[in-house]
Amino acid sequence: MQANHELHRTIRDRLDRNDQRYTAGRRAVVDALAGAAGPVTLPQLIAIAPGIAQSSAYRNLAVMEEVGVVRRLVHSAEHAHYELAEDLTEHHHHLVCEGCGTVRDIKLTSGLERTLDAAFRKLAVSEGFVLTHHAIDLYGRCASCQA
Amino acid sequence: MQANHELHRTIRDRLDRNDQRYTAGRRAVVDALAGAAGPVTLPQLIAIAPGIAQSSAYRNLAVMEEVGVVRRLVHSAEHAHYELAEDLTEHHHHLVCEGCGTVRDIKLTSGLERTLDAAFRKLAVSEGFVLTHHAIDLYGRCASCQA
DNA sequence: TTGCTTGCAAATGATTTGCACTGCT
DNA sequence: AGCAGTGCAAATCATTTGCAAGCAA
Repeated sequence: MQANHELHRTIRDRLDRNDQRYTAGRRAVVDALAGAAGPVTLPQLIAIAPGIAQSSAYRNLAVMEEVGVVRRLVHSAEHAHYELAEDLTEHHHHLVCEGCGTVRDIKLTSGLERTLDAAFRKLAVSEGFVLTHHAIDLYGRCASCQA
Repeated sequence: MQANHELHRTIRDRLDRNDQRYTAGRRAVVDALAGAAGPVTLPQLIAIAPGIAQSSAYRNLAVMEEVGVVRRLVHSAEHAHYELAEDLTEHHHHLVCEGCGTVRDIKLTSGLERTLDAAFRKLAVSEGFVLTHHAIDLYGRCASCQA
C-alpha cells in the first residue's frame, strides 16, 4: 500500500478527471476502506466512520466505483462489501467466513497468479470473451466460527 | 452429468433424508437448472419453466439449497443465480459477462485444480480457517457484448 | 385427517432517489 | 451566484413471508 497522502492524491486526481470533487465525506470513506483488513459492508463502514449519512455513503461509494477508486463485491451475505480498487492497493483475493460473513484479504504467490492468468486467458479466448479481471473466493469458517 | 432419472433419484433421496418432498414444482425447477448452460436467475428460471409461481420458485430453491441440491450464487447483477450443487454435476467455475450479466460454466484442467487446492488449503490453515469450497469467477465481455 | 406445498398479495430490507439545504469555487 | 454534495424521508425492487386453499401420506 502507498503512503496515505499519496493514496489521497491519486484518488483526487482520478475524481478530478471525472469532474468529481474529493470532499471530506469521500475522504472519510476512503480512510475507512484503507484502514480495514478486508472489504467492509455499509454498516461496518458507518461504524468505522461515524457522522457519514447512510445515503451519502452509498452515493459516494457509487461515485467512486464509477471512477475506479472503489470496488463493490457481493458474496452471499445480506450486505455488499466495498474495498479500494486493486490498482490503489494490490492484487488479492478473499477468504469468506460462512459463519459471520467477514471477508479477509489474502494473496497468492506471484508464480501461481502468473500460471492462473495464462490459463484464464486461454480459456476466455476459447469462449470469445475479453477478460477484464478475475476473482477467487475461498469459503470456510474462521477460527471463532468453528462451532 | 448423470442420466436424468439418476439425477432425480439422487435428489429425491437427499430431500427424503431431510423430510422434504420431491414435488412436481421442485422437479420442474431441477429440470430447468439441469438443462441450462450455466446458473440462471429467477426470471430466467420462470421463463424456462412457465407455470411456476415466483414465490414457490424462491421457496423451492431455498429448500433445495438447504438440502445441498442447489447452489445460490451472487455476482454483482441484480438477481442471484442458481445452479445444481457441484456433487450433482461437476466441479466448475464461472465466466461472467459484465455486459449482459450472463454466466457460463467453465472448467479448469484437473492439474491446475489440484495445484490450487493445495495452495488454498495451505493459505486457509495459516489463517485459521476450515475451508468448505472455493469459487473462481472470470469477468469480461462476451462476444455479443463487445461494443 | 394432518401437515407440507402452492399461489397470491402483503411485508421486508438493502439500496436508490427526490428534494431542500449547505458549502465549495 | 451557481452548481455539486449532503441528509432526511420516501420510493424501489429482489426476495421473503402470511394466509387460505390444494394435495399427498
